[in-house]
Amino acid sequence: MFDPVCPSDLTPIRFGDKWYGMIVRCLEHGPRRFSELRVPLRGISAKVLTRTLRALERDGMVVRTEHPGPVRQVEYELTPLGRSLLEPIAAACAWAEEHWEELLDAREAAVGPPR
Amino acid sequence: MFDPVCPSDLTPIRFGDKWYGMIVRCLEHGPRRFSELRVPLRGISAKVLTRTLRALERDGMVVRTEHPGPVRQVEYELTPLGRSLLEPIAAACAWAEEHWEELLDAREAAVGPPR
DNA sequence: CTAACCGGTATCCCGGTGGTAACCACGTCA
DNA sequence: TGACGTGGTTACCACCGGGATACCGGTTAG
Repeated sequence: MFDPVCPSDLTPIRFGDKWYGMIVRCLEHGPRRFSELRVPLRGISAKVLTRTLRALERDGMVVRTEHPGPVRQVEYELTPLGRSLLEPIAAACAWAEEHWEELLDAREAAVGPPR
Repeated sequence: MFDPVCPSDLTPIRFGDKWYGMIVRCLEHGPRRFSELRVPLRGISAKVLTRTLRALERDGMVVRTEHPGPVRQVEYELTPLGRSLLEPIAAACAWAEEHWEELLDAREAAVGPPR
């Protein structure tokens, strides 16, 4: 259990870095361009976005398509594998929607009172 | 979307640090003692385990009970809130069991070939 | 000509995460 | 009188994730 060489080590519950899962969500409804991704992902830097997209590509989650033409246009799209990630992500989002207030309450209660 | 002050920022898909979710899983089947947790969590250091348990406590996921008696005994147990985390964690684990080989294949294919 | 947009890359720097090791109080056992 | 187990704490350190900033080649708009 939780052996370093065990798949379960991949799961509870971090997929990739801070933005990995968010980018997958942003691609849920079809391909997006580089600069289109920067809008919903407020505050992400170009460097980190590039790095994370490369990681998603390497992991087979996303395909990168450079459309030929006078003006540069690059699109990122989910693969079936990437699309399959939407399911656990949705579960995590559902949890957060339902419970994050409890969590914040607990945190708030934890800082104030004595101990 | 993905506003820093938005709950969705909490979710896709990182809960806490590297061990946060794993510890929750370890507590799934009832309370566990400090040293009992170190067994399944191969390689976790006492420092990190302590720190993560404190975080879980602060977040209302876990309660810490120090049982009085001659020999020191401390137990950690999931709260209902902590127990609710099992659901998205299970979804993530199910995903990993089903797809991690695809992911590893993609990674392997990504390192070798030209680019 | 100049400015702006696209899709990045390069560099610096800071803080957090996580590992190692030493140490600790307390109690038990040989 | 030690050695050992339990449940930690502390100091030190390396790595890396991520933010800020500057820059880049190519293209297009004013």
